[in-house]
Amino acid sequence: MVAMERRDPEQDERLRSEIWEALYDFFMAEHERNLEAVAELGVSPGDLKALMRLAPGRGEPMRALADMWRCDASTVTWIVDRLQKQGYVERRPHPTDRRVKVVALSAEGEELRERMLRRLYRPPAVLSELSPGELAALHRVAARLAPPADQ
Amino acid sequence: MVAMERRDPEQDERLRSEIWEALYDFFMAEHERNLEAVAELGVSPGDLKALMRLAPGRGEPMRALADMWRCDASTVTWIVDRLQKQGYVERRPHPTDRRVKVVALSAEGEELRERMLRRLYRPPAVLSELSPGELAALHRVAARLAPPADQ
DNA sequence: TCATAATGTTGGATATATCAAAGTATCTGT
DNA sequence: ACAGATACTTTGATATATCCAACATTATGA
Repeated sequence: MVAMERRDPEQDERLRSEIWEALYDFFMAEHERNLEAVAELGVSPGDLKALMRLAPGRGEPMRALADMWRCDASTVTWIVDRLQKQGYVERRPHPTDRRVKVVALSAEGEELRERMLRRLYRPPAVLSELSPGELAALHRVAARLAPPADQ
Repeated sequence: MVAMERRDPEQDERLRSEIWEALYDFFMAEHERNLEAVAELGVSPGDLKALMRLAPGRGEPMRALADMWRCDASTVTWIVDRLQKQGYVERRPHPTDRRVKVVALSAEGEELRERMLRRLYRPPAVLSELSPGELAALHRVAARLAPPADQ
């Protein structure tokens, strides 16, 4: 409809807004459905967030979790307590500093995390309806949006 | 790299998953930043959800809100009480049914809602870095993902 | 009209989430 | 060695969010 070489900044801005609104609405709706689905597995939004942010096979000191989650140390105690009672994480001693407790996913925790990820990352049906060209374009965009893999 | 006419279903599936994971991560990160931003304005996630779901200029009976939000009637009472104390919504009588209370955004509520929307829908910086071609492709995809406007 | 249903509120219970203050154990630098 | 910092926990307070049961008010249908 519009000449491709046109670069009106104001119009570009409107286009970006229109795109972002549509995508945002779509993602929020998907996310809400996902939260309901994981809730049915007895996983609270807080549990989910914590589970997602614990790298499998690698433990983190409580202190590091408080920094990562930007909350109080005692909040971490509370959250980890709950996850531990459910058997999803373990507190392990730090090899050199006996003050530190290293929190790591248990086998059950890793399994649950996997299941959650499969649910969250399940591509919505509409994605299957896109043409190969659209899919390729979206792929390039997604690659651009993805945060630069930290080192 | 790969011939365009190739349609390996398994490979398509992997491509869709890859795209969705990247997009999902990106949106969740954005959303979290947004929640922090609105929290600084004294708006809880629940307030935000309620505010976003109240169409400006149109009131809804409490009962309708309970159905829309899929929660107990007394939960709606609680949420609306809080929003009303903050001055963002009003309870109005129903024109014909005196049992019903119609909840509508106040002027302040509409204003707050507008501010929230501007924040949520603010396109992220990366979007400005996309090429016109990428932006156009994303636009088509966004139009496809957008839920069919009801009726 | 009169039993029944629906709307919304109140009160009580519980879960989730957060912080601040105070305490215990351990570490570190001088 | 010891004073001060750091890591974590406990306790107590508060906010958010939800449900259920009981209730008052109002509508509806037989």
